Amino acid sequence: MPELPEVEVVRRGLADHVVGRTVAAAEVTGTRVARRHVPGPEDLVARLPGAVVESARRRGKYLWLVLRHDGGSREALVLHLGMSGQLLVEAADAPDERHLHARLHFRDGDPQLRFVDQRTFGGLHLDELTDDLVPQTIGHIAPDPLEPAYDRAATVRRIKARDSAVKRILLDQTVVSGIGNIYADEALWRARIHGERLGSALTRPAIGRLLDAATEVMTEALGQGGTSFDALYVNVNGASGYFDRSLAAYGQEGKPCPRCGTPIRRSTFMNRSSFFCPRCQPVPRSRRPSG
DNA sequence: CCACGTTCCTGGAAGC
DNA sequence: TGCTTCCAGGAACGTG
Repeated sequence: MPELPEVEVVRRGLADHVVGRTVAAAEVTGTRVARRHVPGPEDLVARLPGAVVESARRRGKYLWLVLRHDGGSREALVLHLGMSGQLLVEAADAPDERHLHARLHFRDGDPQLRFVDQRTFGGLHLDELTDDLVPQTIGHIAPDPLEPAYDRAATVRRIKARDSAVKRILLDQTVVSGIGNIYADEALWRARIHGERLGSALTRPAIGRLLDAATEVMTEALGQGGTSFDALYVNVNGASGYFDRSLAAYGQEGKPCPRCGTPIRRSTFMNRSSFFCPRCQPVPRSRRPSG
């Protein structure tokens, strides 16, 4: 599932293959992929031709292309991969994918850019840019740990202030962005913290170590090209990541904890799977069944 | 503002 | 074999 490292790999692919090119035409099939584009898919398609792609940017799991129009105005084409979205850079004569939802043609010809998404949680929309070149509609998304705007101390304070399970807070993109279920579990394992402990019950240094663990695991994954499980995530050139070989906890139910050998356990939390080492990451007393 | 459950979606896997 | 059910989860949204 695309989390920060996977989305960054895609961003780099866009920077290499799309930035500097001029859109010739756009296609959007179906309405769902552009559901966040309020004026509708026809408007989206009509506004793209002639736009020059100036840069490919990212905050957390959100991607956007900065577009410059004739006359110098700028706007953002915001892209979100959801669970299963892929951006593919391909020749025009490559056969259409089964779940192809949108396509950009460029004035210089091949390759074209395709948005393919099986589970349709992803989408794209046009948006105004604020002064710092961040789209307006993602103003509520917090900086991610790999960007200069990330404020570690402020993030520690926000987590400490919340009476909520710390895994839920890690997954809250308005607190810190880019972390999904996989890297949340990996960060919690590295920091030896159970995800159901309350943010307010952790010490500030422990919260800091947890954030640093998240930063570290995502940086390592990025170095290896991202994580992939079922081939739904493919980078902009179609090559899968392989960080899944390095996961210590996520998806490792029954396998020995790499640190202490205790079998990794799986539990359901927030209607999601959580994987943890019961010895390194003891379940908080308040969450244990009484008696 | 905060906490947190529900909802959207598809198709492979698991269960019967 | 074939049908049904489960499961994966990002993030907007509604409720209290």
